Amino acid sequence: MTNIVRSDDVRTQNRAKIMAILRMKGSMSRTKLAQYTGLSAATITAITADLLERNVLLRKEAPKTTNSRGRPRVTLTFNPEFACVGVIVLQLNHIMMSIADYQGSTIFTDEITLETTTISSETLLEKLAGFFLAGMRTAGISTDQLRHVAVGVQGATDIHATKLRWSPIIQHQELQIKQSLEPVFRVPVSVHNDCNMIAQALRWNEPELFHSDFAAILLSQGIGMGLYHNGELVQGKRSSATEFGHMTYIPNGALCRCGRHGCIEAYASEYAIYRNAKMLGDNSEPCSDISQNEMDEIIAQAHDNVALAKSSYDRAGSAIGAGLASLFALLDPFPIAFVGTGSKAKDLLENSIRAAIGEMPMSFQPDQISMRFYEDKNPLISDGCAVTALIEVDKNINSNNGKVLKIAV
Amino acid sequence: MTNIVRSDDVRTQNRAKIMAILRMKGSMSRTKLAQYTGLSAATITAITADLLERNVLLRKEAPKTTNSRGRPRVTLTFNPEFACVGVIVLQLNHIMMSIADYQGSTIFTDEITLETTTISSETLLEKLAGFFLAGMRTAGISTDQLRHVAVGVQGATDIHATKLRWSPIIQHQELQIKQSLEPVFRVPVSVHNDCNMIAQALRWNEPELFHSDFAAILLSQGIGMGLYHNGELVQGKRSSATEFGHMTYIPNGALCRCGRHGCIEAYASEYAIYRNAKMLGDNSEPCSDISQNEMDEIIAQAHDNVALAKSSYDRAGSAIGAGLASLFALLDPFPIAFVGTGSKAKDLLENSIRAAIGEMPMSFQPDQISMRFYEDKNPLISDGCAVTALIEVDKNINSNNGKVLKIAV
DNA sequence: CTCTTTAATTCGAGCCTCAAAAAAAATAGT
DNA sequence: ACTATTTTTTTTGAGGCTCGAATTAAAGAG
Repeated sequence: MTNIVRSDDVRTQNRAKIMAILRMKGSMSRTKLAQYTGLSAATITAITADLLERNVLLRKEAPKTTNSRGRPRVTLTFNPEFACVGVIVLQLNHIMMSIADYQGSTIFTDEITLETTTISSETLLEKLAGFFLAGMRTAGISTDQLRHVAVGVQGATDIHATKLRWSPIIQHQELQIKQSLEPVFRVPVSVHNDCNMIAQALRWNEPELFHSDFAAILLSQGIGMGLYHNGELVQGKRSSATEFGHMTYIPNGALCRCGRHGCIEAYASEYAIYRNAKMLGDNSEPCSDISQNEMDEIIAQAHDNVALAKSSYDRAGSAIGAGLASLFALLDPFPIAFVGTGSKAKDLLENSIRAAIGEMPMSFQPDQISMRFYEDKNPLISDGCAVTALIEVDKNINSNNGKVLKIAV
Repeated sequence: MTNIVRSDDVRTQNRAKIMAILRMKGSMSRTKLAQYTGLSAATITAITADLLERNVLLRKEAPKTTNSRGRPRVTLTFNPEFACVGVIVLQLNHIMMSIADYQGSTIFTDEITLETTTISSETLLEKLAGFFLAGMRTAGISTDQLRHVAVGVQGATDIHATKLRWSPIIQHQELQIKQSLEPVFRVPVSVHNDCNMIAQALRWNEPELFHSDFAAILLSQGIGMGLYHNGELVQGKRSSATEFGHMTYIPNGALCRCGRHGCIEAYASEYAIYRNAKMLGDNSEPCSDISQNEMDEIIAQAHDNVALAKSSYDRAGSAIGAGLASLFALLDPFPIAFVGTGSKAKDLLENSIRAAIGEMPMSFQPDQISMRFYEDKNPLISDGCAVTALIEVDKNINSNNGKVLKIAV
């Protein structure tokens, strides 16, 4: 149940609404804001006047293009200099960082390689912090400007976005990212699953297609999913990630990286496709380091109609399709984005995915389901983190009446 | 995004909160209401005074048990005579109806058998209406008293609770229940999936266990599910039902009633258990009319360690468990209620269900998952419908400022 | 230079909640 | 019997918010 109680809660709600619309659309005049929010012009004036005075918003110089009569509308935007946010993306042996201004433009970006699997938790966190702060220095951004850092990771995070509960990229479990980094950065830090960040980015970039109900499926070493239902991210009660890859495909089937048998991942991930194409057997130990070249070769073979390579992708598609069919039985069909190197095999996968989904009850056409493929996951993860961080800052501005939230050391 | 805009929306919200708490707890004093809602005593007085004047609430004569000092608290309840609601439950060859007062007490109930599969849509709806109105007459309740009728049905309803989209109990598709019955009853009519109503009832009866995240699984001719996640009913975008029974268990496996192969239902429903125990083959046509005696006999055989009967239930349990494992991969584990005649075989099913769930990734104990069994589904469906109808009336009172909503003829 | 049009602001009315004070209704003590 | 105490509920005035109507601002059209 919503918790609107007092009249200043009303103001908070309405301000949040205005800020959310401005985030989505980038910029808008007061009159348009009134239309979009359903609020009266008087209220819009009151709220935006406040935000302008606090330097959160900025009057954008009129584009002067429209030669219509009447007083020209003043467009409002977020003040890019009001704040900036940080992004850290932690992947297997690879770290990316970036900094975005309050309008969402990326102003700096950098990356390094780092042996994540062998390093200790402490060293990893130290390196992470050091790398990010070095980036801040290089970009010439004072830490006072920084308002939030969002960390995107491969693996399961907790529901409170504080830590990495389990991940294939690190040895130990429970990496307390928020706890360790907040004292260093002195701003709030949040930790998110990479697939959820991809979904967030898609929601932002292509709202016409991916908005209220859709899924992003990451096809790489493992199979991940970011799922929106009714406009909200679907999460577990404790863990953040919807572990689509670990839904059961074949009971007691192929060996999965998680130790169980028959997960979708054990048929559709890179290691699954690889071991099938190389005839290593369904119960052979999952390889963790298959080079892109090797995968590209299998794809090439499949295109050349080499039966084994082709059937490996067919199997992968069937596994994904069966999982989707199960999901669609629960939630009705929705559009899907396939992301990551796995979607290089787009043409090899799509038909078998559709065929597997096609075996659905009731009347519904599998080819109506929209599927898009995005080979490059990294920009999406970064964008998703940036948006997430910005939204956190927006929330903060709204609830704390603009006071800058800093973490005490 | 929530849509609180004006200050009278605040009143509406807070009034709804008070009414919801009163619905849950039955009765409560103003002071306690202030504690529960977080509102000030002054506000509680203002809102309840209004509801008392409108006869929605009633001052309950003090129980006088507490011999503490101070002004005695006045307990408030819903006025049972303020309104009443109707319930119609439509099942295979069987219709139930009941009437409840505004406090939720059942004041009349009746049932008849009716050949639902052979009858035409028009006749079915006519009979339904006639049967309900006859009940109203017998109970001596004027139609002016009636404020809502909730219809519970086996099958998929649409998201707007207006019609039965598809059901095994009727021949034709798209039974326009709301449209047909509203002009007759002259009050709002809503249509709900039976499993969702079971979940609603459980949520109401045992909130400690079944509240924010849980599922009710109906084990009978088919396998249905009512699922709550984050305190909200999980529904598709178009259809209402989470078709757990039609998630895939074995790709290309046993023939399901829906025409596909390998659904959970094709292993766990009565017809699936029956055909396996009778060695009819996994692809034999699903029987729609297996008597309870026949099922009881198979259960008895399983208890006597007859291998075929026992393995039929093992298989059913494994299918259900595998489905749950997939669900738990998406949403984290939650408590489950198994409802319907299928749960007579509780002891035969529970172990294999737990074993199948047990094959889960990451660390988590399958025996921590709470499972309850309820043989009798009908009281739950009825209760769920009644609660749903009452909540609808509450909403109406709240939003229309107490004006009685009647359907124009 | 005035008229028209569109955008934005100002102002008073009307709600709503809240804290504090007051009233109400009981028991406890003398 | 009467006063003090305790607890619940109501009353009252202050302050916040949104809204519609009226007003002001800032352009183009003629």
